[in-house]
Amino acid sequence: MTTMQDVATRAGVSAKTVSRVFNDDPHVTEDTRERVQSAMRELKYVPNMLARTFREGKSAVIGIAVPDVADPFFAAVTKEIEQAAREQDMAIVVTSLGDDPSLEQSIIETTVRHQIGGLIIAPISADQSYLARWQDSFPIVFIDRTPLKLSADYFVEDDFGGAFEATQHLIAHGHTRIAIVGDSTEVPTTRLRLEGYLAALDNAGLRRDEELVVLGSRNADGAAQACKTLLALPCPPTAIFSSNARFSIGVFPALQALDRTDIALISYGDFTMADVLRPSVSVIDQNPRLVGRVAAERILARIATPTKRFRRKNVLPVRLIERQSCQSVPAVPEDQMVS
Amino acid sequence: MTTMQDVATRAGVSAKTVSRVFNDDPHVTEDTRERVQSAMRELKYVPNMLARTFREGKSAVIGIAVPDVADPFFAAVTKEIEQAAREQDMAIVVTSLGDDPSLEQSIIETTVRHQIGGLIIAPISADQSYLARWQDSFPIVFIDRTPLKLSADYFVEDDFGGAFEATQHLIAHGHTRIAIVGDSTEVPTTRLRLEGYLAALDNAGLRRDEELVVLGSRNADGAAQACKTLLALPCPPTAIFSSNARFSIGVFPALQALDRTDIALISYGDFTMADVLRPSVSVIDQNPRLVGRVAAERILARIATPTKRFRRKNVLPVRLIERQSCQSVPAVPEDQMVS
DNA sequence: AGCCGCCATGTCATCGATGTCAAGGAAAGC
DNA sequence: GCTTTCCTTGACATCGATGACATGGCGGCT
Repeated sequence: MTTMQDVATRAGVSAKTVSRVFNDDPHVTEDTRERVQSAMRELKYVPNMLARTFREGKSAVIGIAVPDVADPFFAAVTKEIEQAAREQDMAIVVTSLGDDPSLEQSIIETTVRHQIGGLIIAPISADQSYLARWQDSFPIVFIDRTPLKLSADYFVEDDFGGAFEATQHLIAHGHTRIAIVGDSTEVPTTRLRLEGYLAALDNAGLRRDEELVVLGSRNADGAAQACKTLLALPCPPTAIFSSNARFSIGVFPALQALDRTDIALISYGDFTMADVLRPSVSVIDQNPRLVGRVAAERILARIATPTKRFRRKNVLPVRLIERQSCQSVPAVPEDQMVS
Repeated sequence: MTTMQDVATRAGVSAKTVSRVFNDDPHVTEDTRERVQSAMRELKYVPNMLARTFREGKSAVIGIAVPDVADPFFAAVTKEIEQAAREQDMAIVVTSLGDDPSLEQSIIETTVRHQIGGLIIAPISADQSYLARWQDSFPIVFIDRTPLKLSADYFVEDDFGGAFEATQHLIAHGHTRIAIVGDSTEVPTTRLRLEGYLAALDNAGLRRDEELVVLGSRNADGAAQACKTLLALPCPPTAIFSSNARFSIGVFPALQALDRTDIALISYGDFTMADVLRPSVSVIDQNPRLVGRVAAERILARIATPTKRFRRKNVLPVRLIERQSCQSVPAVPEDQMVS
């Protein structure tokens, strides 16, 4: 490994002058510049980026922390961020937070150690106050979920609106017993979707039924289990609103295994193959690529102009994609028999 | 940003002692250890990896370059690598190479410039000789595809064997006109799968038909198009072997759209929902998590012990998962009418 | 008691690039 | 000719963690 000092000795100048030549500092005579350049060529000088970034105190890397990089939604977001970052010569380091909220902080700290230049996060815990002390070291942008106990930029989908629309759509098809399956309400995203769901019920004058609200699942398997429990109720739902795509991937197979695809289904979040399943699954489309792009743009803007002010709260629109899974009408109005 | 010096001052010791405590050096009394630890906690000390790696001269970052991070197979591989890397306090930077082979080199060079400690790559081009000059700076491990014009560690699936088995399986179900859909044969992975397919045909005494070999698609849409072309042939196939999961995601919907799910289908590579589609799709399972784990283990081992020798070539077994899509038998033995 | 040696802890230098400041020299202006 | 100013170049410190080596104290051994 040849260093600037080696080149300097060879060219008969100081290391600082080599540095100047390397960084195109105009205050170098043409003569020395050439001497240094040929010395660099002869010694095949390659700068040590480790030393450079160490001195800068910050690396040209953006951290991305999401619940699961293998989740199609977050994978698509990541891809988009990566493309935007590459245009600015920035790399991205990705981390999966998993599904245990208590580990979030230590995982993030492991990432932060690398002196990242910015952080894009979709948190899983109910408290991100631990991030506060880094907010003046590097910008932080939240995606998919709002920051809790912290003030920071965030880009979320219209959770309430999307859930409202989905539920309303099911109601319009004659469903009155509509269940919701989701993860913890500690996550604001889920809470908003629950609220949208409840608001749509209220709006239509339907009774809320706690039995039909099954939250707290951690993954697709949990959601599948929740689904089975729902259908085993004395008075089961005729429609299910799955509050995120990760869970829909468990719910659909569960319905199919029980041979109950007559149950209507809407998923908050599109997923691969949703359109070719039978019945194809209606979804609220979140547009992960848009999320990725705007988040990347924001973090790059924050890095470039740290003092500039931006709108913190950003809500992205969602869109109902109607497919077959919500077209079924309740076979028997069981709820009326009971109520 | 609190440094070791800050912690040292707080605990009334020298920075070196803090370093010792942090690195579990036994030569510290229990008393000072506790004082230092509580100082670290109070000041929320997070080590600066940049400083550490700069001193070590080795970066704590592993680069991962795959055709597409959003592809479920590579996303799963990435997730697994990330977990293994995190245990060693290493971060991963991921890059999508896209589908244009001519861009591969420049994308990799951009990544490499950030001084990485190792590289895991699933290349898209037909020549990785450009990587040779970095081979003594950091270890390189290939996954999914063998290195071309370069000698390096690689972990690939049994492409030939898997394709052979898939094709043979279709033959066993009575199919004689079997098509293959895939990407460029410049990629050795695809070529091997093609060879496995051809070998199975030969083995069964079936005629090779160039019309039924449709390679060169770049993505799912291209594969869907290829599929339509195949079915429009005067003498169309009764079965299709899709040589990778990325393409199967295009092929299945295409068959469904044409209402030709009677065409048998086997996919090299499992994909989300393949088991709940109707008909569910038979696949050759590649086990991305295994690929990720062994690749991560190898690169970490290479980083830890650069001089140790390892087996370069590693072939991972694949497994046929039989589902519904290959159970259909050819309705009419059209090929016999023609041949 | 005196000496040896171990153990806890500290001091200093180091990794490579670069910001700061100063020195020296040449050109320009009076 | 002398001063002013700019321009080129270099010496030194710095970023944070840590290896090499030094120091000082305490216990054990003869």
